[in-house]
Amino acid sequence: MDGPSSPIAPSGRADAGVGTPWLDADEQRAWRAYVRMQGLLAARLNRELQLESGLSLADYDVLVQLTDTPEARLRPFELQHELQWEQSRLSHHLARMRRRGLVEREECSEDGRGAFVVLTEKGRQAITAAAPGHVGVVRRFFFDGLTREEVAMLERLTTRILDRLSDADAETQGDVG
Amino acid sequence: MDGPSSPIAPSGRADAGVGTPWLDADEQRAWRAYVRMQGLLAARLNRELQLESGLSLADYDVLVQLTDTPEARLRPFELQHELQWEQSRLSHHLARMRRRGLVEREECSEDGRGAFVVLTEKGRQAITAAAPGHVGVVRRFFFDGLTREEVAMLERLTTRILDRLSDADAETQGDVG
DNA sequence: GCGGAATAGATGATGCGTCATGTACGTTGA
DNA sequence: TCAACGTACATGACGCATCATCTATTCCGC
Repeated sequence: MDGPSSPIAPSGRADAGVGTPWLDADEQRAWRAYVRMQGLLAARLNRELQLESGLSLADYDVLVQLTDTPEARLRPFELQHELQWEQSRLSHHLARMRRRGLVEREECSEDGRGAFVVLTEKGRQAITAAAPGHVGVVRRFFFDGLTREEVAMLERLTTRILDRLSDADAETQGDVG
Repeated sequence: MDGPSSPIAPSGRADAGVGTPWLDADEQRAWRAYVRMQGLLAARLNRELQLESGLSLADYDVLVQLTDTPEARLRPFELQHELQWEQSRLSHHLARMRRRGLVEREECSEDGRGAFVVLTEKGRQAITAAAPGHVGVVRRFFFDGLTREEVAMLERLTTRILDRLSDADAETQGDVG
């Protein structure tokens, strides 16, 4: 739970000649601010959530996905797709959550390899108890500081970056040029 | 290296009555996009940096701070202030970097408790080799997707959130409020 | 049907981040 | 001058994330 790098280039490099892709002064400042913001924000959200409910952000995300599903159960690979997590991260995390009684494992008759992750009553109570506080923290630290135009722009902007990241993944996978 | 939570509220809660601080639909979308973006971006930056140079983002940040200083050495608490890291995280991380030969420890004559963290030649070579590629990745995935206005707005916006986070810290510390 | 590939998921090793706690040194004030 | 307090830093335990690797099953072409 930390974040991308801060000052980006060593020894005050900024706006160097063509060929080297350094950032200019505006970009440097923006990058530093972004990086620091996301690091502190994530740390704060994690800490508050942990203190108030004993859940980590990762737990929270998994539980939300499960409650958003009719039967409160999902195949791990579906969960993986929703959360965009690495497979082994999910596997390890589900194992830990199972140990804590937040979810259960259920065999899958249709596919002998697979399984279902099922929300337990304890899991449901945990997410129900945690959600209002967590949303409140997000609102207090994030949205209360932004105008509606900024929120809209933020969505456009982050979505665009997201597309670039996905495109790069697709290229690496599918061997397109 | 992951990120804040994704869908924020369980079971499609959005725009509920007053009292409960749920997010409305716009905020939900913006939050989801932001969270996913920062998670994937951080993962990507970390992975590329690791592959190309064997450094983590955390290593990179420490090394940049050191190279930005005249004597390439800093007191841990200075580093801590620059990076905004928890003290024990820094301590652990410096220990690991020392084991790998990226930094050295030097006793501090002025303050018997303290020490200096000194950049080694190996550390300098590592950061020098890593920087262009890393900056390139940041540019490719992030800044190339943004207009200058967006960069400017992003800086304003993140700086504002940052202030809110700092204010909250100050309140918790100094018992104001 | 069978052999090879793809898919679903688990696991061990290792580095990282946080919390709680410990230790040593400095500072301050009665 | 010395006790109380604050500061600088280290450490152990533990949960988390990633990488490499492993197993079991299904799919697909022949």
